[in-house]
Amino acid sequence: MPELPEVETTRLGLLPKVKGRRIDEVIVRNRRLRWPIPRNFEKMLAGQTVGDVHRRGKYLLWDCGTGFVLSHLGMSGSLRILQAETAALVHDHVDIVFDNSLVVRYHDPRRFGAMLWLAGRELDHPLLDKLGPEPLSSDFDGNYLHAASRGRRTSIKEFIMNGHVVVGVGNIYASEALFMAGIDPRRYAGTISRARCNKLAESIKQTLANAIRAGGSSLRDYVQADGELGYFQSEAQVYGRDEMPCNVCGSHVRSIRQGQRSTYFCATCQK
DNA sequence: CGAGAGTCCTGAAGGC
DNA sequence: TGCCTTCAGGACTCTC
Repeated sequence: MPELPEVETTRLGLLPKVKGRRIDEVIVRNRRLRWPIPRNFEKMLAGQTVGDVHRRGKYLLWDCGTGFVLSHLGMSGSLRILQAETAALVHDHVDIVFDNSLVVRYHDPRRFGAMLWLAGRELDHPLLDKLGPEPLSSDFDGNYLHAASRGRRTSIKEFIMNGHVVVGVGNIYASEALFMAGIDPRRYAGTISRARCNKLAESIKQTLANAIRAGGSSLRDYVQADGELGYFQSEAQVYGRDEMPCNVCGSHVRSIRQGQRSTYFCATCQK
């Protein structure tokens, strides 16, 4: 499942291939994603030249001058760079064909992802309006987390996964960051002290930055983004390790459900 | 507004 | 071997 590090790695892989390139053709094979791909999508993109590719949370925003392509990988999506003549396979829903005979191919078996056209220069789309700060920016720190969580009775784990609080913290990294910070995922967000909010904010930054670094070095100039990289799983301290010994204290890692999501934690190390 | 549940979807895994 | 059921998950959307 693509998390923020995979999305950032995808962005870094795409950028040198598409920046400054003209879009010759767009092929849509299935419009039924998270939201339907708009009817005018192909027409709006054809002939556009891609400038920068930005990331906001897990959204990628392709600057095309007169508008932006907004893409999201959902939980099973990938964007790959291929030679234009490469045959499409099942679940290859969109091709963006460039003037250098490369194609950016969007593949998404579960179709939880998105591909939209945002007309104009203003990124004032409702999907982007209410998003919280970027976790790796200076806008996100312990003071922010502390202030934002006062009075909130949701669990700290669900709280940091809420995109209106902070973007890009997915299920894996939420469990890992809480383990690193030594915080029980079931605690009410509003009861976490300022000192522990500082620790948690730093842990979130560190887990995400580590994963981006690992992804970037293992991928180089090739975009592989369907979340099957395994570079993070191999380093996971608690995620997916139900009943296995905690790497720190040896007691069994536990698995629980929070908000219809699985959470992994060590009840000895996390209080 | 906050909290919790529902929703989209396919493929993998488990039960019989 | 094969069919059926369950589950996984991002994040928007609905209900209370």
